[in-house]
Amino acid sequence: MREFMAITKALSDPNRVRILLALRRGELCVCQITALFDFAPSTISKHLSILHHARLILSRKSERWVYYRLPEKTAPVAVREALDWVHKSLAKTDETKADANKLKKILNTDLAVICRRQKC
Amino acid sequence: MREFMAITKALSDPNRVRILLALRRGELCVCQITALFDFAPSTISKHLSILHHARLILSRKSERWVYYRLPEKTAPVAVREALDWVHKSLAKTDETKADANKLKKILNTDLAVICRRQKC
DNA sequence: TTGTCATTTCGTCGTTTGACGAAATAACAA
DNA sequence: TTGTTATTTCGTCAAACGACGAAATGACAA
Repeated sequence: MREFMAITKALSDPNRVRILLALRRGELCVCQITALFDFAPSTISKHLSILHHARLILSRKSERWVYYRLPEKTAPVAVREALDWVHKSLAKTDETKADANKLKKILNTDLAVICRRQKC
Repeated sequence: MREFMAITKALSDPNRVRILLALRRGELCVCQITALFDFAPSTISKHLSILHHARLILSRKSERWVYYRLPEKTAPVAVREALDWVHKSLAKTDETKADANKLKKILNTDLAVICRRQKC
């Protein structure tokens, strides 16, 4: 029950759900996720930590950046089903598409440039 | 997105999740649900209204009681999948079994007696 | 080592949430 | 009608949440 509630609480904030949807196409560094939202880096970091604590995302560190991604098939069943449910329910919404478009532009920009742009 | 968030917010409280699990075996009146928890009737009523607003439960009025139940197959896909996910994830936990046992005793008692017992 | 920079942690602040009891409502019983 | 009773609504309060900026951390670059 505790693990399940960690998932539902993580999903109860729309910005965290948007992060999960943004990660569908592949891993992103914190800089890129921050660029996608109009929030302070510390706010994004907190959201990522809540998602991570619920095991809805995994992280790895490389060079000077931290990358987050959706878990593989090794993830607990409850996690995989939660992610499937999120994607199935929201993949086609306008908001998700808008984020995907904005993300495309971000991915076309050099990482270092994106980070410096937001003074993080 | 708004509808989806109504569901995730409804699921983000453990007592509301317990209510959904308790309804698996069939409809229950507010009195019976209140008897299952150690909360004031007004608290349970609020929880039920949140679940109802998210369309996770349906209600009907009969005689002097209001009954709540899980929705049929007519429910939106997002709702059905959310309920499936909840049940699959938690049906076998100790907490759910304990609630089911307590519920069995409640169902063996006359409705009028249960209600008067809690001064609702 | 020292400085730079991406990220996280911490403390604060305003808002939301979940609990309660009291009062309102709505339906049945007398 | 009047009273009773099941449920909901409302106002209040403490705790949790989501935002922020400032400071801490940790890794690379000079």
